[in-house]
Amino acid sequence: MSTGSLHDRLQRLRRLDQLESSILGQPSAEPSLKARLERLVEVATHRERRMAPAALALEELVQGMRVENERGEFFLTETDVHLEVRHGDVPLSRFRTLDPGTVGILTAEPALARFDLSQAVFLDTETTGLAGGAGTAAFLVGLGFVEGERFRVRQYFMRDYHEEPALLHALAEDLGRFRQLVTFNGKMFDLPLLDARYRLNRVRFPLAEVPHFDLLHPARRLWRARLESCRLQALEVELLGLLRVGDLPGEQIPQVYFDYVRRRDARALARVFEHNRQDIVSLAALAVLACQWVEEGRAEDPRDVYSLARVLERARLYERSDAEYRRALALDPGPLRGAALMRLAARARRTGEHAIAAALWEEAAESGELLALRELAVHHEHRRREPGAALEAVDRALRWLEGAGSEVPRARRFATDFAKRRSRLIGKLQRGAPSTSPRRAGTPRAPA
DNA sequence: TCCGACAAGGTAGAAGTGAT
DNA sequence: ATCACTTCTACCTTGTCGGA
Repeated sequence: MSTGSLHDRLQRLRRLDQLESSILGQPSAEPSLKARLERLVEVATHRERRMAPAALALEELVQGMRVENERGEFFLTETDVHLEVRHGDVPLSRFRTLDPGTVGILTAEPALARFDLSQAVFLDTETTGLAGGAGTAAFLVGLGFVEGERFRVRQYFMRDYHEEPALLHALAEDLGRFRQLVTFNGKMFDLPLLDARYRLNRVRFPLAEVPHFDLLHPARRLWRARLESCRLQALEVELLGLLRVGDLPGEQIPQVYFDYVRRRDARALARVFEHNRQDIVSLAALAVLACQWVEEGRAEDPRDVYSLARVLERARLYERSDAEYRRALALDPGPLRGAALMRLAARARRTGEHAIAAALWEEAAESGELLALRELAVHHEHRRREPGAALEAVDRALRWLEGAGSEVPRARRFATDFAKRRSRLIGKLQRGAPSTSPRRAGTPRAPA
């Protein structure tokens, strides 16, 4: 045995003495090393068990009840808030005074032309994953709806996989009361998933024919220009001014459920119920807010005003969209200035207001819109019959392209287009001035 | 008469984004 | 991994007009 290993052994014995002092109160007199170690492990394990809180049952943490039906049983919980309580700055009582046509404007879907949020059901599911397909189940389904003067959130929960048939059965009965549905990305996520679960349980999917307002896409149209993200919780922070404390990140939810099924400890699961409840209330508040933006023109940031104008234009509300584009311009929309001018000019051209369109293209060209110079060239050559003015616009574009170089997207294509236009115009000018009067507005083809 | 250019619409592909 | 929907871009279609 070397001096080194003796030294090591002494060190370990000293360390054992220290451990015994801290765990047992004093070093042991027991001569057997093995016995001393076993005693230490026993005491430490016992202490750990005593200090760790016992698993808490679901019923202790979430107010709810066991529900039984012909398919088995599941867990149901309900909470509610008064409609006058503001979520962020939005009172849910506003549901009742919204115009039923507003959702139709937000979505530009004729099927949603009459949509009453106060009669709709708001739905959000928590699932065992993101993958979809037969392997992913919705273990928690939350519904939100107006009942009297309150907004009620009802949550259907399966405590284990065998409770799914009972959950789906009760859920179908409840959903049958509603003629309209609101979700956030439900078209892509919640509905296909629930549809698959009903299919696997050989039950007709209760939401197959229900008019469905998926807020994700209108939200992107309204707010994407200003906000970096249009995830539900980003909208919650930016638009409702709410910040969740102690919220469970979505990606942890499946694991929390798997742990609950295995260990019956509901401590983390209670946070999933709260997460789901907040998602539903926020969804309702954001749906109201989106409608308010359309009805009241609430947008203030010029980027939002521009986005609102686009939503209105998409819904063919041209007078209002023109007014919002002009309001955006007055507020200085920065990089969106050129785009707003181009949109206004395109409208003016379609309504035959060619002088107004030309003035807008001129402004847009000054804001760096290369396409505005192309439109100006067309306008002067074909509408005004002034090839000289057209050539001027083309030369401006070519000079600009030369200066900006490859920074301009599609620079080569533009350069080719302008060069072709230029040689044609020079030919025209060499052959002499045009013979006829300016062209009338063409007869537009009837829409298909 | 033929062809190029345009208006206004349609279609298709690519890339990005949300949901757990 | 999934995919409905978005914007952007390119290209196609139909009809009209004017110049060669």
